[in-house]
Amino acid sequence: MPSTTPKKILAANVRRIRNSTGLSQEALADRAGMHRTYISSVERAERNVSLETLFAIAVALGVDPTELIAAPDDGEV
Amino acid sequence: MPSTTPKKILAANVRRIRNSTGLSQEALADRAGMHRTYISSVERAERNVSLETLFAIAVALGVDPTELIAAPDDGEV
DNA sequence: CTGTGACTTTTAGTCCGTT
DNA sequence: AAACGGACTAAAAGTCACA
Repeated sequence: MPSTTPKKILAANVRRIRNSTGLSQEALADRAGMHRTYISSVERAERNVSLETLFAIAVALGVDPTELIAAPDDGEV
Repeated sequence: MPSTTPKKILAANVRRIRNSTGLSQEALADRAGMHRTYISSVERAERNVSLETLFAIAVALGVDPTELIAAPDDGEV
């Protein structure tokens, strides 16, 4: 059982989804109306983002906000 | 049609779930390690809570964090 | 028990860089 | 393209008195 913190869950989800879309951190930041360094920081699990920011990132990634905080599905057959 | 903001979604979900558990704002605040007035403020959609706070409230309510930001299900059967 | 405005402290989020 | 640091500003956390 991993010491899975909210920040780590978000970080992993953002990075995974962003990579799957082929966007760079810069491009994502731009879409979400944020700074490049901030997205970088979020993906390193250093940031405790606000609700509005969470939704903004979700929109920029084209996913539902709930996907960003969904716990990693360990046993997905 | 709804000008459904993240704050409103959270507010509605917290209040609905809290009421369904029979907890008072005070009791919930206590469980979540927060102040009574803070929960009140969240339920009035005045607060743009952080990720950690979101998770803390979810734990206190005994639900998954994703439930707190799930959009209201309009056409539920 | 809950709403509300005012308030101080802490942190989210920006922007300048270098590696 | 991305990690990382410092300094800064905007906003969230957290509390209180009173309705």
